[in-house]
Amino acid sequence: MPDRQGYHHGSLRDALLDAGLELTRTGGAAALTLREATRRVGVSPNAAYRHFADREDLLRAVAGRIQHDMAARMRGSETPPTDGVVNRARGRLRAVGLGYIAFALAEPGWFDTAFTNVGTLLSTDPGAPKPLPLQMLSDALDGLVAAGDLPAERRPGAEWPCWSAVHGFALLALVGPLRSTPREELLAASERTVDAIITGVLADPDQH
Amino acid sequence: MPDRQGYHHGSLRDALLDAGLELTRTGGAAALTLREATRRVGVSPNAAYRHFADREDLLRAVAGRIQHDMAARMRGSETPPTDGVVNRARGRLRAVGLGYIAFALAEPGWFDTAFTNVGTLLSTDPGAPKPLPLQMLSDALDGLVAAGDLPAERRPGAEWPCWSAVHGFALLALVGPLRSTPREELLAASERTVDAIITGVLADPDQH
DNA sequence: TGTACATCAGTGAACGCGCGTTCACTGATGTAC
DNA sequence: TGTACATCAGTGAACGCGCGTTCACTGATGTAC
Repeated sequence: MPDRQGYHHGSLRDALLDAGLELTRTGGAAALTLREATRRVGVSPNAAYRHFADREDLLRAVAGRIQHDMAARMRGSETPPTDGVVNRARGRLRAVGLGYIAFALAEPGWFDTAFTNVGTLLSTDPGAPKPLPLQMLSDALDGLVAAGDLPAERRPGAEWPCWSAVHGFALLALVGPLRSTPREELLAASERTVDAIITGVLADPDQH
Repeated sequence: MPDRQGYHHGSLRDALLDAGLELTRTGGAAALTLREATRRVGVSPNAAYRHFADREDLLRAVAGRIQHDMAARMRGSETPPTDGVVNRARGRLRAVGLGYIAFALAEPGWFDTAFTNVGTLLSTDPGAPKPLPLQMLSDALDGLVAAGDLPAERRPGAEWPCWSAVHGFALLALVGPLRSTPREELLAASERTVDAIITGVLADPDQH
């Protein structure tokens, strides 16, 4: 903060990103304004235009950092390995789902920023890299195939039921009807949701 | 529109609701402004305050109408009855899920208005009536218990995995990574999601 | 049946809000010679 | 090692935006007698 030597800031881009993280942490994406971010850094509002094309551009950069941090947290909270390849693969998928929800509950503002309007932040071109947490989901599903627990022909598109369930749960819990449910109950409901979708995705659809 | 006889409008409240439905249909909740709604009706901006406490109040009323219409549509698109109580009950639950998603895809603006920030529209007191589509979900789950397909002790809280999955899917499809997926593919993914969550909710968690 | 009057449903003008963004600029930095 | 100059990273002032909401008001309506 005091390391502003002279006229030039030196690392304004990073400083604005940090301010953006602060702002979104409390108030979600809507709280990120160029004026407030530059105010915090101690710089005039239009200085931001040296480093970002416009507000949207800064928002995208902040969202990227959040997704990165989120993935790191999810990796950090993986469950201890269980016995057997299949159980390990399932446990990994479960940990990804629960980690996603846990992050949303712990950091609602960041979750909103990184995932609530993820569409507008996503590149339109199909070859673009996925958000990291989604990449972890894909990897976990690949692990199930490798473990022989999910037939390869049912692998494509398996992301969507999984992501739908955890993403939907996060929203119900944050801004939906579960928003004032006690934490303990919420955790039980999140486990049930994650377990149900995993069971359902693994189940053979042709038998009933 | 021409039935404005003299000074008093006669049915301004209804007219504002209709204008609100028009506006939100195209632009979602954000498109509902008091100024634009009154403009459409041909009345001064503050006339709205005779009938609604503030913008939020009008928004809530519009959301209620949307939920009502949505429930009607969902009822209208129920699948033809199948053989056997169990299959009928499952088919009903499936239809509720697919109906929810179908409405979201067909009317994104209305879906946004009625369900994206449903928390802020929901009454805080726990005895308040649920949104109609959620009520239909609850009824369908009760039907599974009645049919003997879901043990009564697993009935409480079964709404949340189900709603999470369909709500999450709707958002991924509207504003998420699936937003430019071809309709046909989207329908397949939605069926897989709904079937997976139903299978998972019905499955006995104690066996694996 | 007519009239006085309270109530109701609108009008018109104004307020403050804080934002994103653009313009023309100036002080600092670094590089070529 | 010094200097000229291009480039870069900021400044300061201003713009338009459209909104929600409030104020004091007036014209229309309906009811009591």
